[in-house]
Amino acid sequence: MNDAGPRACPIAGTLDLVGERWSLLVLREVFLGVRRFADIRANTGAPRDVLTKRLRSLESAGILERRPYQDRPPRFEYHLTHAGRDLEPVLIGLREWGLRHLADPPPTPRFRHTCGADVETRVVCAACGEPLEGSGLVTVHEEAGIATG
Amino acid sequence: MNDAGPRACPIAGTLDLVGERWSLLVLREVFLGVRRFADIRANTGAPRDVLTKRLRSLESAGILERRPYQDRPPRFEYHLTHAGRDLEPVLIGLREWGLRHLADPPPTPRFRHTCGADVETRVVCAACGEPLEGSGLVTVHEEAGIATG
DNA sequence: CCTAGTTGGTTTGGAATGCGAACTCACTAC
DNA sequence: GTAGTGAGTTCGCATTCCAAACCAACTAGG
Repeated sequence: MNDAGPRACPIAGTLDLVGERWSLLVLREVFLGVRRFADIRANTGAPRDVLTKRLRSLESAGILERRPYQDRPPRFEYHLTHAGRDLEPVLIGLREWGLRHLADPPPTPRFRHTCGADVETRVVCAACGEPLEGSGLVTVHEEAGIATG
Repeated sequence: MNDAGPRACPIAGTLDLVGERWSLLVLREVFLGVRRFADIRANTGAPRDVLTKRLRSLESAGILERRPYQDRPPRFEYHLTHAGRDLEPVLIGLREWGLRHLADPPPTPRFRHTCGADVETRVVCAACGEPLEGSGLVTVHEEAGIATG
């Protein structure tokens, strides 16, 4: 049994929206305050047509908002929506992993606390707030779980 | 000036290793305890040859470890390395975003605390541990920063 | 007016990658 | 002997990627 095909899961759903190449780099730039097409392109290295497509798909996913900043010719800036801002933990998590495990992690860009210190992600219990450091995590499969036990 | 090309950054470096399609879904499965080729394939939907490539590249990135579990024919299981386990906050972050923002978030799989409650990611100040809820975050560009201010 | 530059694209055509289906190889079960 | 499993590899086509060229609508300089 359990031929239900690929596992339906919020991770997969999120990756459908932001998992394509360039998408998270585009979001990194917007997080850093870079809002215009040419600058995003320069800082990510994405080809023009691909960048256009990614910006449109992030916009239609409700992650970016496209705001005009001049009329003739029409020009736009890209801003994070509330949903977009909620992707911050993912970017911080990727950054933190890179700093910890890449051979020669480049130091920029830094996301920092207003007190000047670095930031990091912690996985915590939503109820008691207790941090989970490697242990304490259990994976639970409520329905249609793992194909082979 | 500042024609330094794409921004060097640990986020980009990490995405070079795990940012391709299927990679994070493969890791999700291994996190959930699914270790064999056929099961990972069934639960992710990745094509065979692509899955082979992704498993090899995750192995050579030091994120997965390939352990033989029988000799003839040679068969393998995929396990997380320490570095692989450190990607947990990224997966939890993606899952959490999906649960919060997808139209119809599927409920599986759940990562849970041993106390039974759900888990979530929090972005905190590395020094004082204070959580950053949307505010309190500053982006700092130490060298070769943003192309246009 | 003419030319060059800027911004944000679209178009074009070849290269790379992705994909499902078929096939292989080494077994195991019946 | 036949069927099935597990982990691939090979094949041929389809999609996507990408760099370069082009375009549209302006602005600045002369």
